[in-house]
Amino acid sequence: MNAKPDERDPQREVEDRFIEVWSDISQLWGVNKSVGRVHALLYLTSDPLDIDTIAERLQISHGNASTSIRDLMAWGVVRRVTHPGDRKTYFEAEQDPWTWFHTTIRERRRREVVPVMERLHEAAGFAEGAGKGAKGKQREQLMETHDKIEKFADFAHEFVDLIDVFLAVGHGRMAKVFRTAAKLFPKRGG
Amino acid sequence: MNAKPDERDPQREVEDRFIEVWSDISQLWGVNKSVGRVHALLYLTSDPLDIDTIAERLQISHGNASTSIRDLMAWGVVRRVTHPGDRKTYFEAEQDPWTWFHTTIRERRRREVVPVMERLHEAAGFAEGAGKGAKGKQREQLMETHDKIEKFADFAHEFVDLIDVFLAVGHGRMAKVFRTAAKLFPKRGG
DNA sequence: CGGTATTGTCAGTTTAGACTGACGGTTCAG
DNA sequence: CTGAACCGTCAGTCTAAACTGACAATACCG
Repeated sequence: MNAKPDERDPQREVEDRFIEVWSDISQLWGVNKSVGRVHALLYLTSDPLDIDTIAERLQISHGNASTSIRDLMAWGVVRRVTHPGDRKTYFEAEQDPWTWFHTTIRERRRREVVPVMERLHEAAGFAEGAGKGAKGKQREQLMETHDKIEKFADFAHEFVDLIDVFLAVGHGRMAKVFRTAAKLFPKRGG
Repeated sequence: MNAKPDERDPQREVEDRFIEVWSDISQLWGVNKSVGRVHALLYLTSDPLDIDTIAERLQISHGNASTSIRDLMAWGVVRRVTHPGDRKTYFEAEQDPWTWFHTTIRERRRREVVPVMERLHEAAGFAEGAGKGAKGKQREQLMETHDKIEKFADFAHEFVDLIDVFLAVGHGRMAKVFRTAAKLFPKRGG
C-alpha cells in the first residue's frame, strides 16, 4: 500500500512540490540545491525550525543543514531565533519575497559585481598603458583592443546603474515603475 | 619549454586579462568557464576565428572549443562565417554588448523562466486542490500553504514582467529609463 | 561543576559536470 | 576517386563542488 509513505500526507506532498521548484530556481541563480531547499522549507513553515528538524524533513545530513543555514544567514535571508528556557536554536526565513530579493541583490552586488568591475577597470587601464608604451602597428592594435574593453566596461557600468536604481526604488512596485517608464520612452525605431 | 612565453607579447597579455575577467563574469551567470573564454576571445577579435585557432590560443582541446562554440551559437551570440574557396569554418561574436545581453535574456526567459513558472503554477494549483479536498485543521493548513505559494508566484510574475519590459524597451537606454522612473515614483516611506 | 543536549566544523567520500582525445563524417582539391 | 584538412561527437577521465558523519565546541540543567 504505502510505497511512498511520505506522499500519503497531502501537506507534505504540497510542500515537497514547491520546495523542488524553489530549489531549481535557486540553482539557476547559482545557489546550491540544499541551500535552496532549506530556504524554501523555512519560507513555507511559519514556525521557526531547528537544525535537526530541517535535516530530517529534507532527508539531508545534519552537517549539510547546518552549512546551508550558515549560507542563508550570510545572505541575510534567514534569522536565528531563540526562546528563553529552551536551549535549541531555531531559524526562520524572511516572509516577504520582495524583501529577500532586494537583500539578495544588494549582497550579490557587494560580493560579486563590485570586485569584478574593479578587475574590469584594471584590465582597461592595463590595455591603455600597454598601448601608450607601444609603437606603430602594435600600438594601433592595442588601442583597438582597449576600445573594445572600454565598450564592454561602459555596458557593465550601465548594468550596475540598473541594479542601483532597483536597490533605491526597491520592493514590489518595480514592475509598475518600469512599465510606466517604458510608456514615457517608447522604443526607438519600432 | 619557456615558463610563460606568451606573456611577453603585450597584445596577448592584455587580451588574457580581459578574457579572464569575462570568464569569471560568465561563471557568475552560470555559464561555464571555457564558453566564457571563447566568447571573450571572439568579442576581442574582430576577424572571425576557426576552431583550431581558438583551441590553440586558449590552450584548450579542440573538442572543448567545438562544444563551447556550439553552446554560444545556441545562445545566439556567435555566428558561423564561411568564405568561398576556403573549406574552413570561422566564427564571430556579436560586437554590441547590449545586443547580446538582450539576446541572452530572451533565451534565458524561454529556456529557464517559462518552464519554472509553469511548474510554480502547477504547484499552486495542486496545493489548492489538496486544500479543497481536505477538512478541518488540515484544510486550514493546506490553504495557508497555498497562500504562501501564491504570494511567491505573484512575486515571480512581477519579476517576469520586469524582464518583459526590458525586452520590449531593450538596449542601452534602460538605465536612463529606469532612473527617470525612479524620480516619478519616489520611494515609499523613505 | 559534570552531564547532556545541541550546534558548528571539517576531513574524507561521493557526485555532477567539464575536458580531453580518438574516431567518424564531410568537404574539397587534385 | 582518393587523400588531406577539418569539424562534430562522445566515452572515458579528470576536477571541483557538495554532502556525510564523526568529532569539537558551546550552552544550559541540576
